[in-house]
Order: sequence, then structure tokens, then C-alpha cells
Amino acid sequence: MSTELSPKAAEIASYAQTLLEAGGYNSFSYANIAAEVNISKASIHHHFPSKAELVRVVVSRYRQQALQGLELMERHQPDALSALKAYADYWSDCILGQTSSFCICAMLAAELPSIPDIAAVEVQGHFQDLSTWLTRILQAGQQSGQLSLNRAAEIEAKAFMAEIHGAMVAARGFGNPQVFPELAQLAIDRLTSVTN
Amino acid sequence: MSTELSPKAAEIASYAQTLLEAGGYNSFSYANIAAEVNISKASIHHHFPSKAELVRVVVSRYRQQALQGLELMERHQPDALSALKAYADYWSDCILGQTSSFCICAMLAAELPSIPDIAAVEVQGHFQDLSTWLTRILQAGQQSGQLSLNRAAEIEAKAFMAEIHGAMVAARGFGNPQVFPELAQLAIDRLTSVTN
DNA sequence: TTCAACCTACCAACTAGTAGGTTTAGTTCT
DNA sequence: AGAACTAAACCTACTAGTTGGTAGGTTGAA
Repeated sequence: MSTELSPKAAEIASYAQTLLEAGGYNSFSYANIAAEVNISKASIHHHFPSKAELVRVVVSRYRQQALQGLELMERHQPDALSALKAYADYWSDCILGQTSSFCICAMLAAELPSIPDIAAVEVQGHFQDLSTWLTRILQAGQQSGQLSLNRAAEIEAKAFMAEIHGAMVAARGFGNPQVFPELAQLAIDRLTSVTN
Repeated sequence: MSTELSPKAAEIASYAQTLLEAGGYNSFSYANIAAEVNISKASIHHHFPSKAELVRVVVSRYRQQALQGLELMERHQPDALSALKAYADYWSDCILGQTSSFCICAMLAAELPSIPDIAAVEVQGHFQDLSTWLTRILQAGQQSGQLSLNRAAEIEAKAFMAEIHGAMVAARGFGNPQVFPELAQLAIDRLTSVTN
């Protein structure tokens, strides 16, 4: 989908992602990027013809990396519960370690009605990717008896995703990063405890 | 906290809220409001000295209305579970009926690092308000035996709130408003089913 | 006469984006 | 090897339009 980027283009995309994490599509400008990346504002257009396209590429790479990361987790974790925990821990580490503090697709999904279509399509693609992966993991966990679902795996997957995204919002809204791992843990517990 | 607004000021605040719902703090300008509300761009400054203050007032009024609505639910519903359902149904109706499709505080919380402090403080205040109310409801439901909590009511309250906000994000990310009531229902079910 | 509500006409700063030229590095031709 | 060509990467300088905000005046009702 997206071709290899030159080192400078990658640097631009990477910083754009950082800015997206902080405040979404309309919170940053080419000037912000130019200042950080040591390139002229105009030269950004050499790498990315428009802001919409820049964000599209950022999200497209984000999707690729996410898919790779998820596949790796699935392969390296012994079972469904471990994979789910690995996913939650990944974000806990990001948020507590200040590597990054928000999923750019959750951010852009919130802003969806006001962002360019080409970017919106990519964002919705990530929602499909992630919910598909989660559905597969939950189904595996259900078959092995490790997880107990109240509803169809597809719906439980969406709910788990929503809890993770909601937990990111909560960490900011409560002004406390520690809230994220607390809520993420609860989301996992709910899939493991036996209900009647 | 916030004084009564003149009819025109209320109209401005109301439309600003609509725009905030769609795309957050940086997605709209005074020009957008001026066009809709039939007032000159400059005259908006007569009612609100700055954009930050306008948004602060919008969120402040939102908090007041929310608190009133929550109090009303608590008073008119026979029990904790009904109150919780009433809260979830309120948002389902908003989202399915296109009255509004997002909580502006969830939106602004996501964007928190990039919005003016005076607005951010108000947003975080709403998180306190709502989690306090939910905690009280959950405690009542627990004492009556109607709800069963796995964790402290404070944490379960934050988790429920996160599930609602996450469900709003999901409705947009999956491009399907119907996703919201599905996930909201699941959030409620989790508090009612007996676990071990 | 006072004052809130509103206006037009501005402003400087910033927005994404363009035009057109320069540098740099690699490739090809002799 | 050295000259010539190519093309990506980058620049300065600019544009038209928008941003939030100000100055100063008009209207109309109490």
C-alpha cells in the first residue's frame, strides 16, 4: 500500500505521528514539523504533496507496524490470554514510559467527521484490522477454555478495543497515566472470569 | 461558575458545542460560527473574549447540564441498574437520533495536551463529576445486591466511563452508530452478571 | 445618558500550498 | 578518469486565504 520512505520522509512522518498523538489532525501545521525536523516548510511538500496525504501515509505505516506487531505477539505468546496481555502491556509501557500516550487511530476516529476522506478511510481500516485480530484471539481463547465470552467474539473484540481506547481517554481526562493499566487490567479480567 | 448567557451568546455556545463534537478544539473557527449564527466574526468577541474562554464556557455549561441530568436520572429511576441504563440510553438516543454523536469532554480529553489550560481544567472537572456520580450509583447497586463489582466502585466507575467513551470512538471508527448501543449494553451486562 | 449588542474595517500571524532555482549524489557516455 | 546528464532533495520567496483578535463607531432599548 505505502512504499518505502526516504530517511527524511520517515523523519517527517514520525514527528507528524507524535503531533497527531498529542492533538489530532488540526492541532499541528507544516511549520511545527519544519522546526523540529530541520527542513523548510516547503520541502515537506516534496515528500508529501498535501497534509491529508501526509496523514494518510502516517496512518498507513501505523497500520502496517501494528499488524506486524500483532502477528509477532500471536506467534510468540503461548496462548490467547498471553497475547491479549502482551497487547495491553505494550500500551501500558508506551503510556507510562512516555514513548507515546495515545493511539493515533483512536484520536483520528474521534475527529473522523472533520478529517479528509483519504485519511478517514485508512483510520477505519485500522479498526477493521485490529478488531479482526482481536476476534481471532478471543475465538482461540474461547475454544481452549481459557477465555469466557458473554457474546459473539466479534462483539467482545470491539468491546475490548473500546475499553483500551476509552482507557487512553481516561488517562488524559483524569490527568493520571496510571489509570490506563488499571482499566486495561480490568478489561482483561472480564474476559477471564467465569460468569453465569 | 458560569453566569447566565444572553440568547445570542447561548446560540454561539450551542453551535460551538456542535462543532466541538464533530472535530475538537482546532477543527473550527470563529468564521464557522459567524456563518451559522448570523453574527459577524468580530461580534463573537463581544460575548466571548477569546476562543479558549468560549470553549471553557461551553464545557462549563455542559458540565452543569450533565450534573442536572444525572441528578434527575438518579431521582427518577427506581434503582441503580435503571439509572445506569438511563444514562446509556441517553447517549444511544443522541447518537442514533443524530442529536449529537460524541461527548465533547471525551473529545477534548483526547486532545488534552494541545488545548488551552483553562479549557483543560474544565474538561478534567467533568471526568471527576461523572466518575463521582457513577461511583455512587455503583455503590448503591452493590449494596442492594443488584450489581456485582469485581473491583472498588471507584475503579469500576472509571472503567464504565471508559467503555462509554470508547464506544463513541468505536461508532465512528467502525462507521456504524449502531455499534454504540451494542457496546454500551455489554458494559452494563458486565456489572449485572454474577462472577466468580 | 448609559450600555449591551452589534457592525465595518482592520491587523499581524499563520495556514497549506506553489514557483522556480540550487545543491548533491549517482549514473552514463566518452 | 573526467565530463555530461539526471533526478531527488532541498532552498528562498511568494501566494491567497484564514486565523484569532482589536479599534472604533452605530444602533436601539431602558
